[in-house]
Amino acid sequence: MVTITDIAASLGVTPSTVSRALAGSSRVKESTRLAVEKRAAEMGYERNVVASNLRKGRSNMVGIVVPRIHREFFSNVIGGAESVLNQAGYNVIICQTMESLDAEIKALKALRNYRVAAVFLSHAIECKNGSHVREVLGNDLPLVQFDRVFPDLPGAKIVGANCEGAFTATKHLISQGYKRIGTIAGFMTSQAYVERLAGYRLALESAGMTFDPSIVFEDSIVRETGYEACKKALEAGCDALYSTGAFSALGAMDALKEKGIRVPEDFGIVATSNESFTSLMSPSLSTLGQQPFEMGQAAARAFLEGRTNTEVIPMELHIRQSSNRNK
Amino acid sequence: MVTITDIAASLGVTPSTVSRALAGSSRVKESTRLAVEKRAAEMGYERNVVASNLRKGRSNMVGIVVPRIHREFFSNVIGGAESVLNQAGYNVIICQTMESLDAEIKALKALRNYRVAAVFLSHAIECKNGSHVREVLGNDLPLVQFDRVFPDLPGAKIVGANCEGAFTATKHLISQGYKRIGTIAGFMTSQAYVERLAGYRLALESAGMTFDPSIVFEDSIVRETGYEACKKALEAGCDALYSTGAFSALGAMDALKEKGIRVPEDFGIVATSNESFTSLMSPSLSTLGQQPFEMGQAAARAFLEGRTNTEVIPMELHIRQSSNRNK
DNA sequence: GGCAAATATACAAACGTTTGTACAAAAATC
DNA sequence: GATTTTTGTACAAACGTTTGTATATTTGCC
Repeated sequence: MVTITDIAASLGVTPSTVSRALAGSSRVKESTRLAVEKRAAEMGYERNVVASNLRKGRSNMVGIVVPRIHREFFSNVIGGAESVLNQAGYNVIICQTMESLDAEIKALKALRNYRVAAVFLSHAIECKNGSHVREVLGNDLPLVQFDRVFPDLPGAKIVGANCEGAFTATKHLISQGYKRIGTIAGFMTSQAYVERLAGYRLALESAGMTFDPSIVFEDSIVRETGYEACKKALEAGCDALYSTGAFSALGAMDALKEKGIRVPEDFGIVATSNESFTSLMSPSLSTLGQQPFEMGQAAARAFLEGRTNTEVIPMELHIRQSSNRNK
Repeated sequence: MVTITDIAASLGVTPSTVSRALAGSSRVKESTRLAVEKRAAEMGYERNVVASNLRKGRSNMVGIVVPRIHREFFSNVIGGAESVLNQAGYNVIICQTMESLDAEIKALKALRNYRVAAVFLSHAIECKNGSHVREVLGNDLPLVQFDRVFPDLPGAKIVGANCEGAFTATKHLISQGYKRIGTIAGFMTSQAYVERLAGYRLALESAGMTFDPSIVFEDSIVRETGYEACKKALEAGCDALYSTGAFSALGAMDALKEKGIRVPEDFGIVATSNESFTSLMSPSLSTLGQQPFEMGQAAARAFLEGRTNTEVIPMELHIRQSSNRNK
């Protein structure tokens, strides 16, 4: 492998001059810079980034820590972040925590030891607060949290517009003429689910409808619990559901199909989701989609521009068959 | 940050002794090793991997190059590889090529400059052969290709059992009593699709059925072309299809629904796919699934064990409603 | 106890870059 | 033309490790 010392020797200058020339420093003459660049190209030089990183005490890598890489949501965030970071000359190093706090700490330590330029983080479910992050990362290393964020940690945060999104989704159901709209809610230990429930409530109240806790079905995010929730909703006289999850909505559809209830004629349903299957099933499922790719891009841009504010990424309402009575 | 020099000073030994102690070298006394380890822990020492990598000329990172991170298949491969590599003390650095040859070359160069321990690669569609890889990576850097591989390149290769899988899927349709089985095939420029077609043909012929090119519908991998292919298949008197793609099978389902043809009673269908929606739709779609997570794990193990053979990962036949007449 | 062998540690160079300081040459000022 | 200023390059140290060689210490043996 050819080094700057080789180039320097071949041109009769010093390595420092070559280094500066290649870095575009104003301290080297235009003519020597061109000579260096020419020779470097001829000799097929490429900077040893490891040496460069050691000397600079910082690398051009960004660490991304997620619970599981292969979840549709996270892989899209990573994809979005990578596409922006790559343009800016950064590479991406990935760690998955498998939802374990210990693994998250281990990953953060590894990234710190790699002297990454920044860490993008969506917390493991086991994490109850961000104290471990502060401890490991210190205050110098830029941190961008996304989706699962702790407000007490410094740095940029990228979150979905949960409240606003749920509001829009519920409003949509109201506008379609549904009269008794329940919700399949998630775990109230998670900020995102709390916000969605708030948005749902706000939409009802702003339309003069009463918020009825008896048709709020909490802790339902998988197919089976969605199925159960929907059966209860039917017993309680609901004619629509806003679901905070995609799989729970799928379960709800199972229940509706079983009872022979027509969707969307007799019952409307909107799910919060990024899952691709929602658009493919029949009837296709109306969804309130987070935009993970955009969140990843936003995280990258927040880091590149040195911002530390909280950015809210709007959710997109996809009106499909399951809630569209007009068509 | 505390360095080995700090530890050495605090113990009155030299950095080299500390380094060897922490590396578990037999050249340091048991008692000093313990003392070093104790002090290192006390002082909160963590190895500067950048310096270590520079000195060793090799890092403990593995580069993974894929067309797009957020494709379900690739994100699963990455997830599988990461889970194994992480256990072995490696971290994963990811590059996406967006199917561009130039981006693939750029990514490989970046990884080489990071002095990664190995490169796992699934080629961009633009690549017609592996010559660029050889040029950039040289012969020292271990290469593991997966899914989209070039046989002319050295190193381990992890591929799906395309021929065998298609054989099994087609056999399954035959066993269900379907009499005229067509196939929605992909592009014959891709090795994987060629192999699947071969498997399909083999299954027919081994069952004494004739291979009929007029019911081989090539170049159909999206929903629209799948829809068209299915209509043609129906005109040609088919009562079943083996589809090489999931989305084309979805299109086929559209066509069948439109014509009011019952699945699986009057028509059977099996798709090759890793897409999760296949199990969620109704009727659920029988699939021949590649096992991307396992492929990622296999790639990692091939690297860790220094193997350079070609490993074939079996495909899994998921018999669901779309082809199950017995139930 | 003296010598050789084995063991444990110290020394120093190296990995390839970056960057502060020093110095030389050229240009500008009087 | 001598002095100051600017510009361009050289020198050398540093980043924190690893590792070959040399040296000091201990051990074993007669």
